[in-house]
Amino acid sequence: MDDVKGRAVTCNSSVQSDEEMDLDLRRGPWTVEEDLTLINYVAHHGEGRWNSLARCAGLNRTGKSCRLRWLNYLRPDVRRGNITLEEQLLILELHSRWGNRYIDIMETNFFLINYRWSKIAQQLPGRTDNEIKNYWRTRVQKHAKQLKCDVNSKQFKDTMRYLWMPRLVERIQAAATANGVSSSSSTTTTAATATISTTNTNSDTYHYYNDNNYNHNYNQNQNNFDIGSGDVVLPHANIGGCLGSVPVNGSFTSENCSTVASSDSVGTQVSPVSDLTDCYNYPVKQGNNQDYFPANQLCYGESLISPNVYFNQGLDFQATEQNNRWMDGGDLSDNLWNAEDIWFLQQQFNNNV
DNA sequence: AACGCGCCCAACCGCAAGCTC
DNA sequence: CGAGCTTGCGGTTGGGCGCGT
Repeated sequence: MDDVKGRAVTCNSSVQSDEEMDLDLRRGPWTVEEDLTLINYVAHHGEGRWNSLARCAGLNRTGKSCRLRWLNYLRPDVRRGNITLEEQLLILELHSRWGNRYIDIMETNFFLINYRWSKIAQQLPGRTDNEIKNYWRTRVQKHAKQLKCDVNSKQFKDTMRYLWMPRLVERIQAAATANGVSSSSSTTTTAATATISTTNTNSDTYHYYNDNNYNHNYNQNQNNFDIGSGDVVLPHANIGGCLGSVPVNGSFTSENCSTVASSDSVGTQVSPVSDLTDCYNYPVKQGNNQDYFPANQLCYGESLISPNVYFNQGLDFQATEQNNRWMDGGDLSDNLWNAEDIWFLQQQFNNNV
């Protein structure tokens, strides 16, 4: 169908003009027949050249529509079903690494935010960028809305990183323990290492570990932490008054936090640069190669402690029912919080407003 | 049973980059 | 070098569905 240079060649079935084609083009949900047509055509002719493919296959669809249908739904390796806990954790981690691109325009406060859904999706076999994007917008942004804070705010990112993600790790570990671990699917946790083997069908193993050979990289010129991706800048973290006191490979615990979280102290201290980023150890960036990091080697230290550290320090939290729907409703994967968590976080956010 | 509401997700749209001639 | 086309990406939309009243 294509010429030597790869440019589309009009096939016999395409004698209509573009205008005529546009009038006939179907939109909306795909039918089974259309799916079969597309599958058969790709099986025989391969992917690519979607516009000519659509014409030659007799599909009254745009090339874009065919491409999207194939990539997001019909591809044999597309994984279906709910996002697993491991995948959620990976999404949160990769989003914090790649998700936002802040571009400072000189002498202005303008910046662009460019999400990297496709890049994130590449690290989750069988998942599409559309799925990742939908997950983020429906689940994660919902939680931000519940907390009455912006999903891009420092508070929410810190909450995600230091509460949500550790809680996911706990649940993954708990699930692995409950299921009975074997040599091929094991979960081990030591003071410095937490290795989690997933049970997904792709046999992908996501490792969360602390490795002294990996050094955090602090870009002093930019006064920001560069966590490896050439264009990602993390917001400065400050949780529970734990500022600049966390050892690179140490725990983020009540012992090394200067101030234990409390309703009137949390979030009120601000540091120009927080060493909390050290709670995660990242490899040294090598040039601007964004793909340098082994995607399955997510670096967590023992900083992945129980969120209870923040809440069980003798604080007398008031019980609240206002967010019970959040905790009780939704699927299991959303049920990571309790009423005290929500109350505490909302107090913290309110104090920062 | 009917209605309203919110959530989820497949599909669409616009834009930009890359490729080819 | 520029035009035309293709591809890929991220944001948005709208229909289906479940749940509560």
